[in-house]
Amino acid sequence: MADPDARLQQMLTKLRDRKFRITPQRLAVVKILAQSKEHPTVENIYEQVKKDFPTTSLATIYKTVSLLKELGEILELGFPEGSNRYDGNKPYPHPHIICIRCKKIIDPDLMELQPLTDEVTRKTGYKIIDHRLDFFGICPDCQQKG
Amino acid sequence: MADPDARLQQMLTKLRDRKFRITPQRLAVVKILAQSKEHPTVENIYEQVKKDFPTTSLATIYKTVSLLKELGEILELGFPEGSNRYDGNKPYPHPHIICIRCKKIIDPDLMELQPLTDEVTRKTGYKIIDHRLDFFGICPDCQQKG
DNA sequence: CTTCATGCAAAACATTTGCAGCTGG
DNA sequence: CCAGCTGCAAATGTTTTGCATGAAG
Repeated sequence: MADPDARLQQMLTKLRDRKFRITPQRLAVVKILAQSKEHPTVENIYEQVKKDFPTTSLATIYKTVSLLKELGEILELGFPEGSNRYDGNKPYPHPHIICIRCKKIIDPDLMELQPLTDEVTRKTGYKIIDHRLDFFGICPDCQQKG
Repeated sequence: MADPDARLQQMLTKLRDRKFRITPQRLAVVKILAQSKEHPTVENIYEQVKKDFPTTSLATIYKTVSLLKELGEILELGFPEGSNRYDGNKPYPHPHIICIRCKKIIDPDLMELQPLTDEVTRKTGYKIIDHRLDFFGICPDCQQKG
């Protein structure tokens, strides 16, 4: 799980199975999303892809990211201010810790949330299909910098 | 807690203490945020306020909402697509359940998240100061409508 | 070959900002 | 009064869309 190369292959297989073309631009975006743990923005991905394909347009990155999101191959994290961030490494719901200073996002290993999900279902009658848990705080690095 | 009139008074007191003026427009916005459980958007608030003050501008609503957010009197819920939603009724972190069909948001009563927060602090060294927990699903009403 | 993807530019939104004039305390 | 609001309009930042050209399979 979360083996970068395995993820890459999974994502490519999904694209091929659904008859989407593997273009050089798509391959570049998929690689970045499968391998990075930085939870990049679309802009971040764009800058990376441009190194190899300078004529790539931002719209193409958006389109590819949307496609992967629809295929369930990446997780989208939206925030009130600033742009969305994406995780192709672990495309299933999992908690995040976000540093409010440097905006770094990491994935902590936490106890299961299943009991809480069950509790929600029992108490509300909602059919729960997804969740999101974020902690906001200050990372050790930023604590040291005062 | 979550008594609408008490919340309204708390919010007005905070504004007065910090020497902000209570204008008719602000009062209207604060009333809506203190009393509604619908987690309204800025646009929702704007429509409501215009009923009483037709010349109100959207910018004023945005400014008032930002001010209340800075004062810690409302909770801001951002989403990848669509606009932010606000909760003035319970301005402290608490879980939400969001219907992905009708976009209704309710507040379930759940077990405490403190143990999870402690676990995060212990495992990551982050100084946690806030969190957000959302469940996404289909509400009983929408389940019935197929 | 033919269909689908790309790249460009324009559009669509949500939100913020600058500023002249108004008004709450 | 007069500092601080309001309302307008213009600016910003992100994401989406339309369409002609180009390339994957």
